[in-house]
Amino acid sequence: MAGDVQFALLYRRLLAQHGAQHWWPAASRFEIIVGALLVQRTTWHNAAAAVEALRGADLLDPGALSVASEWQLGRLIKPAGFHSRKAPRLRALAAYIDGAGGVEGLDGLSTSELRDQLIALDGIGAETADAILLYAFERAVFIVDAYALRLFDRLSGSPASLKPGILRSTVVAQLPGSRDLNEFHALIVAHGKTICRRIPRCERCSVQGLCRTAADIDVGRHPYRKTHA
DNA sequence: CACCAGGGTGGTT
DNA sequence: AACCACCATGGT
Repeated sequence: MAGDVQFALLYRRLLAQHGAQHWWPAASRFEIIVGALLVQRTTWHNAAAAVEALRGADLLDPGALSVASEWQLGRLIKPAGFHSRKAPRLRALAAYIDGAGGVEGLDGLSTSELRDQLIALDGIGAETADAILLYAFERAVFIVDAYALRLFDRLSGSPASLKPGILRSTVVAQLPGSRDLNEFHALIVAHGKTICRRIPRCERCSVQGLCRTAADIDVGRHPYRKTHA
């Protein structure tokens, strides 16, 4: 079972260790959605630059964005990378929202309905859909990303139980509020940046008071020690 | 030059 | 439902 990790406790430790992250930095719900697509496989720094470029062109609006040329979009969002793919996907996403009468037009949908509709769009998978649900619609969902899987894997004694489907339900059951889930995911990302992806166990992979610490770390066995000297 | 970033898709088990 | 290989770019 995934009960190996107590998510509510982990959440409190991460909060104490890193402080509130105040996600999602954006001026509107639509901007959050746009950012969620643009940040795929990129740093927030680069995605934010693309969002600002769109703002400068007055395109942070479903209607305007849905009729912008693919060429213009590609040029504007270039800093976010993968622009040849993201441009048409971004426009289709804007068209979907515009067709619903704006972001508010989707508020009436149930979380699972909205999730299905988002995932049906090209370029939006489970992660981006959940990010949109959580940060633009304040729905109580847990985002299973690489950071979460890696962190949980290192905290849990039985990695085999850490499956996406199980986690999505288990974490929400232990931490039901969208407010906390918002902060939890942001903290996991923040913590993820401080740990290392290749060394199975290093001191920074730990969470204060909740995990294996320096005592059972055998850095010498690991072939890579790039991130930590 | 290598590696990474707030993944997605399509095809398999 | 989970896993896999492959894909696509800018930054450091």
